[in-house]
Amino acid sequence: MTNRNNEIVFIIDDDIAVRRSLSLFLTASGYQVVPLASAEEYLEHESHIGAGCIILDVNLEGKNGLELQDDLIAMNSALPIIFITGRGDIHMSVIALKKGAVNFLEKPFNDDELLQAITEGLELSRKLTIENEEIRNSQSLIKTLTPREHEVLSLVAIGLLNKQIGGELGIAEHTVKLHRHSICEKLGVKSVPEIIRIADKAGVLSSD
Amino acid sequence: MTNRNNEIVFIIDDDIAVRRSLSLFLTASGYQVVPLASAEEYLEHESHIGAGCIILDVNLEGKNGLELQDDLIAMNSALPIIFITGRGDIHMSVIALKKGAVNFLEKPFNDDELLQAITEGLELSRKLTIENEEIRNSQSLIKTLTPREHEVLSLVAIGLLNKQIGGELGIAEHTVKLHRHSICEKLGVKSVPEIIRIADKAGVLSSD
DNA sequence: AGGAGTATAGAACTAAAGTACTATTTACAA
DNA sequence: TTGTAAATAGTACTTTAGTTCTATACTCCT
Repeated sequence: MTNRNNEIVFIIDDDIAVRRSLSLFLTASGYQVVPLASAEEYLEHESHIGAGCIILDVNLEGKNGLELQDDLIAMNSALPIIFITGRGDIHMSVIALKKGAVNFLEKPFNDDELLQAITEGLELSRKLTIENEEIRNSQSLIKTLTPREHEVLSLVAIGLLNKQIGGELGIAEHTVKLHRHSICEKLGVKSVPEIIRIADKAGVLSSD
Repeated sequence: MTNRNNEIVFIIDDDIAVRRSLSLFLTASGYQVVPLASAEEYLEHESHIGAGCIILDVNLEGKNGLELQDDLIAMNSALPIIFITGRGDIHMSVIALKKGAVNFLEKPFNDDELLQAITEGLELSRKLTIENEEIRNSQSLIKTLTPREHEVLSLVAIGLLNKQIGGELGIAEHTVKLHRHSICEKLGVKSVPEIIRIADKAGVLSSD
């Protein structure tokens, strides 16, 4: 129910009869639907901003559904996939699910099963969208820091005192304070806990 | 390869022939194996400390594999499940995978498939074991705090100054300092970032 | 009744963090 | 060449955090 306006349910199936019936049914159920005939068509489609999900036929001509799934994963897509298939097997469903698909439905499937899967997919999508945005926001803030500020931030984040940071970097404690001041200004925060959370969200301490 | 010593592969199947052949094969492959004939036997088994995984037949007499999976989830088990089955279907595999199963193999399955699944299951188990332990450690530290200290911690964690915390709780700034001192002692830390990480790991700010 | 633990607080102090001002050096771009 | 951004640093100051000492009040348990 949260902001259904921007949410789109893509239907990717090369069978026009399936596209038509699903579009009708889902539109009637209150969803905004975009029917497409192939993986290629989806990839050419302007990328969707916001939450949504994809109802994806496994056995597509051209690039098949599982291949499209790989592409979407590589693109860090936030659109969960609900697979539908006429001739699938357990092995296929396991692969799809392990890669994060929300469901794997055999045709003909029950209306309720589909609606349930869509609900789940959209909920997941909202969560992913929000999380991704938070991470991106933190990362873009961190990117505004100079290399030196970034170094200072890393040492602040592990709990060193200004004096220790200065020793570590071979600069005066006073200079560390100046860097910290810039960091707080650029990140738009005033307290250490806020710094820590932005740094952790952006992955400042993890390898990077 | 990391600490294979404590790692156990449980085999739960009511067919003694399957238990025997899998035990032989996996023992020969270097794994420590515990074969069991039913879900009930597993639940009676003393709970395993450390990493491991479970090879679980879906169609068990008594409590079946999927039901055992539900039990293990409810118990917050760190042992990933590899399902094996003679007569399974896609719907079943989807349910199992959505609940976190590592794989869903149809008999007869390939040796390599099984070994691959076990490797994956054990890796996941190691990760879960470590994560769970870290969370439990943080939570047990937090539990040693008095209610008042817990309140102060919450406000420290969101970045309030001692003066503001005092105002919020209706106590003197000095008293806040005393509580902070106790908090740092009990948590065994000396810096705010360390406090934050323990609090966040234990979920101090999230609903709790 | 006495002791332990918790919560409170004042006074006085040290240490750390943050701010304000000035100032130099380097590097890179207009 | 001039200007800007980055990095550096000193001095001086305020604010915040942390420590030490003493002290009161309440609760719970022995």
